Amino acid sequence: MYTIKDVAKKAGVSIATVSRVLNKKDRVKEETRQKVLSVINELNYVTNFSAKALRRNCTDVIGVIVPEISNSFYGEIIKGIENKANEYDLRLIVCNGEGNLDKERGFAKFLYDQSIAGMIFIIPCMPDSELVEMKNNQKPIVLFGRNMQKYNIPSITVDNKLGAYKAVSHLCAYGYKKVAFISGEEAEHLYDRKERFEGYIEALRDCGHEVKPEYLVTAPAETINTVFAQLMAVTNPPDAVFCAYDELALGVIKTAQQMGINIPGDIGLVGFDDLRICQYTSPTLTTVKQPTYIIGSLCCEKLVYSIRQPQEGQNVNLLIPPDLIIRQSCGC
Amino acid sequence: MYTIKDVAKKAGVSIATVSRVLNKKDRVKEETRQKVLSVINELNYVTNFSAKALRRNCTDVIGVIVPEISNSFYGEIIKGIENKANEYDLRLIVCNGEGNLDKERGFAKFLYDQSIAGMIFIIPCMPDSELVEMKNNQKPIVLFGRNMQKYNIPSITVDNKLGAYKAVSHLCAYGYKKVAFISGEEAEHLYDRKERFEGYIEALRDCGHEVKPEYLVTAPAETINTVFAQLMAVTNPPDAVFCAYDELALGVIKTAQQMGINIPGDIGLVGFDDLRICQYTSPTLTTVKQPTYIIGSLCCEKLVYSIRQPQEGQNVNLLIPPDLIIRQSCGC
DNA sequence: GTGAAAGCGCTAACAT
DNA sequence: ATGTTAGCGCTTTCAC
Repeated sequence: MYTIKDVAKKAGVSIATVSRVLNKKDRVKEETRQKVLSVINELNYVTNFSAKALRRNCTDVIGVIVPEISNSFYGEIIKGIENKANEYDLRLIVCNGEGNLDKERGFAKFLYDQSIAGMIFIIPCMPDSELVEMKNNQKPIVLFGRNMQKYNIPSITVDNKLGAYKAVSHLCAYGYKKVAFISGEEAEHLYDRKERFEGYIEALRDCGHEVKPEYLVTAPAETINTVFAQLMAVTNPPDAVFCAYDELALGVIKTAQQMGINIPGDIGLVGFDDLRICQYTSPTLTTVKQPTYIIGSLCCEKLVYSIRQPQEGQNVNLLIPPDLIIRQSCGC
Repeated sequence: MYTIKDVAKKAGVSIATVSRVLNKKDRVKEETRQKVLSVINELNYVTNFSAKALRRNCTDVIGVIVPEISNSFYGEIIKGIENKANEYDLRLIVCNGEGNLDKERGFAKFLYDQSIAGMIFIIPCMPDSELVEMKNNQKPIVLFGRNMQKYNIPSITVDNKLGAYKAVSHLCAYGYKKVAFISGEEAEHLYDRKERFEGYIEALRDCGHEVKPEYLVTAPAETINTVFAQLMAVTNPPDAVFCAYDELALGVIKTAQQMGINIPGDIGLVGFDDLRICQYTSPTLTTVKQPTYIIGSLCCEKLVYSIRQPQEGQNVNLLIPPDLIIRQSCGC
């Protein structure tokens, strides 16, 4: 393993010069530059990142905290981040926050202590205040799934309200009149859930349907079978269901099958997220797509921008309009 | 951000002593130790990993190269690795090799250059020789999906032959007599494919059925619809299909549905891997399960062992016997 | 049991 | 345009 010292000696220059050609900042005579470059190549020199990091007090590593790494939805986001990061010669550390505040805090602290270049939070559960604190720690951060424009934290969000609106108005346009809404468990940090609910409400209103409280269900994914059964047992049951997450819609498909309820014959169904699995269920699931890979890519792009140009003033939140992917489950 | 210098001064000892209590190797008088510890706690001191790495020429980071990070199969393995790594205070860098030799090489070189503590290769595509070279580079490595016991490289493999044998003999025991085998594209490094094929052959033989060449299909997942149609068009078509990967079985389910072929009524189907999606397809997919999380966990455990005890002589390859998960698609 | 000091490889301020 | 040098925070000999 050679060092700049070796390169310097062999090229007949000082280590400062080698450092200069390596970092491309100060100008070096073209001739010396070529000489140094050829020696670097010959020796197969690679810079020692630890030394560089120690000296600069900053690494070339960025971190990302996701809610669940084994979920392909986040896997695709990570992939988008990683490919973009590699383009910029940055390395990525992936942390599995598991939607757990303490874990998330632990990872964030760890990354921060390790002089990370910046970090990306995918649907963080930290309260706003802590995120602001992170930002004030001088390390750039980027959020996905939380708009903190007023604190000048760059972020990307999907227009959940619009997505839900598209989904529900599509159902209504096709003739469904009694659309239920099933959402996962409530949690302070799940803004997508709230926004999707708003879109649902607005679409119903705009279509001239009333919002019936008995059609509104909030329950964790594990209890979906009992919850769905209850929903279908109310007097005058719904003729369609909009699920705030595909995950829930999967549960509905399973339960409906067990109960002998036909989708879309007896009941229409639309989800949100477009998990890969939606193409393989029976019926295939109509859903609102979040462009995961692109989201990851954009998050990274924004972060790199913040790292390289640490001033404020960029277009802070990027709102992505989602598309409705029409498949079989809505019958339209 | 405090350094050991600050701690030393405040505790009234030398930096060497602080380093000693931090590293727990040399013995320190209990009293001084307590004093130092309390100052560390008070100042909220965290060690600078870059400096440590520079000095020791080795980081506390391990790397893993997977074929596809957005695939939940690998996501679960990564999760297993990460959780175990965190237990040992190691951090994890995930690289998306994409089954591409050049990418894999690039990542391996990068990680190696970065004085990584060790690395894990999940179904690597590198040839044996390069893997041996990696090992000889003094950094411990662990493989999943490749047995290189003879080169003393620790590894974990799933008993693919046994898994395939279980799957096929299950089909035969239920009365299927004409079992086809669909595998993905051939590739030198896909040992699982070959072993699963062997298990298929052996099971057929043991059940007294002959192996018919027209029942053997090798094709990439994208072409599964044409390929499956051809398979069903041979004179005396198969009554069951064993797919070397769930991915292929998913394609079969889709195609069969389009063709109006009923599974398992017209044809039995078994896959291999137990992707999460298998529970949601219709019919649900009978398959051979690979315990992904545990595999990841064990890979990491083995790596840590190699890092801490760099001698040879451990039980080098761990062979995991897989279980057959019986669902609807085989009709048994 | 503890301290002093060298030095890991690099960057950047300063000097020439 | 290039060289000299200090020092980032840590581990690890070598003294005592």
